[in-house]
Amino acid sequence: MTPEPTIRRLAKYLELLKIELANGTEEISTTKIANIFELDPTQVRKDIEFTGIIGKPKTGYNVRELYEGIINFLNWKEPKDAFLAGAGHIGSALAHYSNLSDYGIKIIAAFDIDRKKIGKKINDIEIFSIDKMPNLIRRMNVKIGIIATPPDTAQEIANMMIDAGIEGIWNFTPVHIAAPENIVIENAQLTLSLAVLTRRIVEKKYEKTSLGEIYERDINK
Amino acid sequence: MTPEPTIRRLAKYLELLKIELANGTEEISTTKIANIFELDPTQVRKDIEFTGIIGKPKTGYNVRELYEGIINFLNWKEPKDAFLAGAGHIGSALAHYSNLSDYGIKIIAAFDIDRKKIGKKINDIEIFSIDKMPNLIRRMNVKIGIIATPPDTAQEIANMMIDAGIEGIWNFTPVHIAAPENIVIENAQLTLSLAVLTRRIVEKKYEKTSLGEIYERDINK
DNA sequence: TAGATTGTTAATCGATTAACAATC
DNA sequence: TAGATTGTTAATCGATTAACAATC
Repeated sequence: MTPEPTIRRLAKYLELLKIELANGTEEISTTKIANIFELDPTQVRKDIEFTGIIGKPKTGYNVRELYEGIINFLNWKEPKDAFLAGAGHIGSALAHYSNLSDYGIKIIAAFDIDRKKIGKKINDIEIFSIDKMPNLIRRMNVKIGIIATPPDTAQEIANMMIDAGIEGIWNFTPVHIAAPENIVIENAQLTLSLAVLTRRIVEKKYEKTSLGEIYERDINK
Repeated sequence: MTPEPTIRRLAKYLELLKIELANGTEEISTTKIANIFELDPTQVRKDIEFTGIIGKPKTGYNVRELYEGIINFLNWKEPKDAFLAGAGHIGSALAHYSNLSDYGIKIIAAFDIDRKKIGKKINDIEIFSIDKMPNLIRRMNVKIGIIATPPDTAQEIANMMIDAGIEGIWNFTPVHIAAPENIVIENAQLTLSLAVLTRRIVEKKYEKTSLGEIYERDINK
């Protein structure tokens, strides 16, 4: 299994490769990639090794080849159909991102319990009653589910999805989703990201404070 | 510096503690927390150790004490003012989440270049011209910036924020933000999360396939 | 008391980084 | 050729997990 940090970094490299591809750059070295993302070149090489793409000493990697190698590795070549449960604020923001199809998925329908929303469309994606989801998952052979519902219904929705044959769930709710181990649960929990941000900010301050204190102590001698 | 996985897990525990607090539970053990999140109890104890909260052998931790300990640790007690750059789909979804103040930040103003948006409000948050952002950051002593603009302007916006005195940036664009090391950059890049989801799904399939092949080989003997 | 749980040290595991020969 | 870069093995680092005495 590829380390998660490697998968994330590869997706980052892809953004750069898109730009380089548009610029017509033909070759790129791990030294260059590493400089841009403030990483170790060896790490970039290790990451690329997972994709199976090989480079040429002295010149580096062919930009197009590497780009396609990562796209294939992430399985982003053919976007997979996905169902969105919950057409609230985050749900509709996701529905508006038509370019998710450049990132491996395509939302083809949304589901909600709110009668006022059912029947409406967001960015051409129709909103159905949540009751219809399980049958539609089966009939349309959908393998990816997105949960952007209120937290208290999240586990129930996940169970419905799993029973109907979903293989992977992208979870935007702050709750832990329990699932059998053959199901992939990927959490996009913004509050966890906020936790890292706010904690790191205080840590930076402590750092400064401690240095300050040492300095103070020194000048008081 | 606290390991990032620890910070994220602590934020997860908090969700459980909220529920337990509402239920009136007084004590909670690491065994219970670990079971719910499918973790090792020792890991949970190690995580809690960072907050400085201590438990009692046999009974565990006081729920309220642990809850408040984590809130303090994450610096979520007093939500910090934040500015939002970019009032597009994700930007407005964020602006609608009034409960971000339970997660350490409070969006007090939004900024955009689109003249049609300027002057309007999202969930009572006024949208100003982006030109006004630097001065307002200084005057209002804002320390947290959120970037939800198109990718090509992200670095520029980040520079404006940093020059004006922002300490931490929550980045929703898919680009890498370069910043001095005293600035905290936290990426909430949804596409990276998608990369993990889609890759893990193919890996699960490989797993099955390999097992299948071994099985096939065995029965063919 | 017996048993569950904490707090903490030691062992293990996995990811990152260093070193360096091979190559163009 | 000299120098930059790859590919790969070894060393290091940091996080997780195991072990276990102390405690209520």
